[in-house]
Amino acid sequence: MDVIISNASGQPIYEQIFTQIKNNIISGRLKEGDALPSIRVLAKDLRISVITTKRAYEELEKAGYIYTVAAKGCFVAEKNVEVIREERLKEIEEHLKIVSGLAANCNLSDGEIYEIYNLIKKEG
Amino acid sequence: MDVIISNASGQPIYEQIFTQIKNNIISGRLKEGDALPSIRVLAKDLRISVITTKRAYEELEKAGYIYTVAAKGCFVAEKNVEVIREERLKEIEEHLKIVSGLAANCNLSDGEIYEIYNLIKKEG
DNA sequence: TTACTGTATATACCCTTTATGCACAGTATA
DNA sequence: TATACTGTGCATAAAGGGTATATACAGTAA
Repeated sequence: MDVIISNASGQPIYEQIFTQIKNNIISGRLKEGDALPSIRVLAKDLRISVITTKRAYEELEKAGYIYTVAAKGCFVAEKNVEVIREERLKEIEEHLKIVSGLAANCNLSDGEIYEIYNLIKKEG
Repeated sequence: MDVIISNASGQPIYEQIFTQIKNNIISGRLKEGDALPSIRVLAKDLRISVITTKRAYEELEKAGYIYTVAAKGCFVAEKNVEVIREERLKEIEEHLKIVSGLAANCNLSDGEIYEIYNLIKKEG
């Protein structure tokens, strides 16, 4: 479990930690129940404050990726693929809701929306 | 052309002015070539700084709703329905781009996206 | 007791957003 | 030309949010 901090990236440190650990969990390199490095050890390794690593762990806990036991440590939570998939589905729904509203405002038919979507898929 | 400022709204003053004038233009209450109140007069009416009204007008100009002639005044620009429609199309594209990315990440087929979209339209 | 866990508080810095005053320059009209 | 109106540019200030910090505290385990 290596975390690498880049000062040049412009991304906040706590966010870099968050993303990298999250990816380790999603990819399966970190499995349910695995202990994360303690916030102190990680902070020392990265030469940053304990509070910054704590913040990253807090965000991970909020997002449901890990759970924390005071005075014991932080561990990878049960977070199966389905849950992640559901989250992304929700995101998709949010965006499609907005699209639906805009389309109504523009008098765009469903067919036209599908067309635009297909164009985008081909481009990107 | 009344503009009403609410301090309680939490919305910035310049944005309130921007939105209200924009709506007047879109709805047709203000027509192409119509003169807007001068930034000074408006500022005096609303008891705010000239700079704040100027900012609102700047945003309106950026968005293409008005044009400015130094030392003469600000006027409603030619802004037909097509242009507004194009702007909304761009917004739609942005959202669909994100959806496309998320869908790929989820192994969702186009058909499934269409289904979700239809569901949303029926609900909302 | 020692050495490790996470926690809470108070603080500091920086950047962005919002809002401002004032001096300046162009235009129109009497 | 004098007057009164337009918009402009500059320098600045107050407020809020985001990021990061040190330090003292409290629980667990061997």
